[in-house]
Amino acid sequence: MNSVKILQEHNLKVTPQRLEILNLLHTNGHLSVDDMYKLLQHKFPALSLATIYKNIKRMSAKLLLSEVKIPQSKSVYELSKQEHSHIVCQKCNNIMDVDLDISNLTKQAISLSNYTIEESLIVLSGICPKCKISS
Amino acid sequence: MNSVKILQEHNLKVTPQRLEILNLLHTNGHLSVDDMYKLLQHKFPALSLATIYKNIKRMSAKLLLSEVKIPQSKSVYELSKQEHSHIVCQKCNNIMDVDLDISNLTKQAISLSNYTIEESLIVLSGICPKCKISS
DNA sequence: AACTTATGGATAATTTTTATCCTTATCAAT
DNA sequence: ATTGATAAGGATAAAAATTATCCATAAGTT
Repeated sequence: MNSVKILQEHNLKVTPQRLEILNLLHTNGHLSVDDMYKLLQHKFPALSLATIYKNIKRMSAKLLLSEVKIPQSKSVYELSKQEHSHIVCQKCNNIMDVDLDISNLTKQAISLSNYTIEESLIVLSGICPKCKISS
Repeated sequence: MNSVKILQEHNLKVTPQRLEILNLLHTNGHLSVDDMYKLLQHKFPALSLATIYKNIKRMSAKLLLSEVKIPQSKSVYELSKQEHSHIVCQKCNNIMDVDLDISNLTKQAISLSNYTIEESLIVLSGICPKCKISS
């Protein structure tokens, strides 16, 4: 993943902190504010929490990151990509991306509500395969 | 709606504040913490914000209320009922309940992820009929 | 009516998020 | 490479959101 290019394309200055946030998200998928703060402190011992917040805001505004609200839990952030859904494990809290065909769902919604539908937040919760075994 | 009975059935003491919270949710559908606070102050000028929080927590723990996390916005609370989905208007922020058949969606999710699926948070966003006209 | 317990209000304390200030890193233009 | 404009990072304060504590009292039971 070329984080430098991504930042430049969104008219954001390329800083070590930003690069590391992007890399962490790339390898970890979904991170909360606290997750990021803890993971970044290794590389940046003087890191300020405000830097995390500022960058999340800035990068979200540029549509580079997206917030995913998780039921009964803190929000996580991910690199923006094509619209997709999420599945959360209720035991280990692992979050997985999944491409669901929601065309039928939006069709239902439109006919029932007469709204136009532009976006969707779909977070399913359950038990992941690993946790199913170890229980 | 018999709010007294609902509280009793959940082993919660029947207080005027709780009754009013339930009644407000019954008539308004979805309310944020701030909404509740403002609306309740009419009837209870001395109302403490802590009372709102305590009751939301307590009633949620008893599964009487449910939190609905809304993208780019504050959470709202509703009276618990059968699982259902929500549609939010991006202009007027109106929130509407809608019963979508998600059996196909969960089927897809299960086969793609091997998770078991227990719950779903589905919030669609778009423009409501009224706002479509007035624009 | 008396007793037990949980609730509401007031308030402090925590936690989360945003704003401010200042130095310095980034980047475009020499 | 050097300079200069601008925005970013760190430190910190401030604001906002949420939770905890204390005490008087309302609610429900006997």
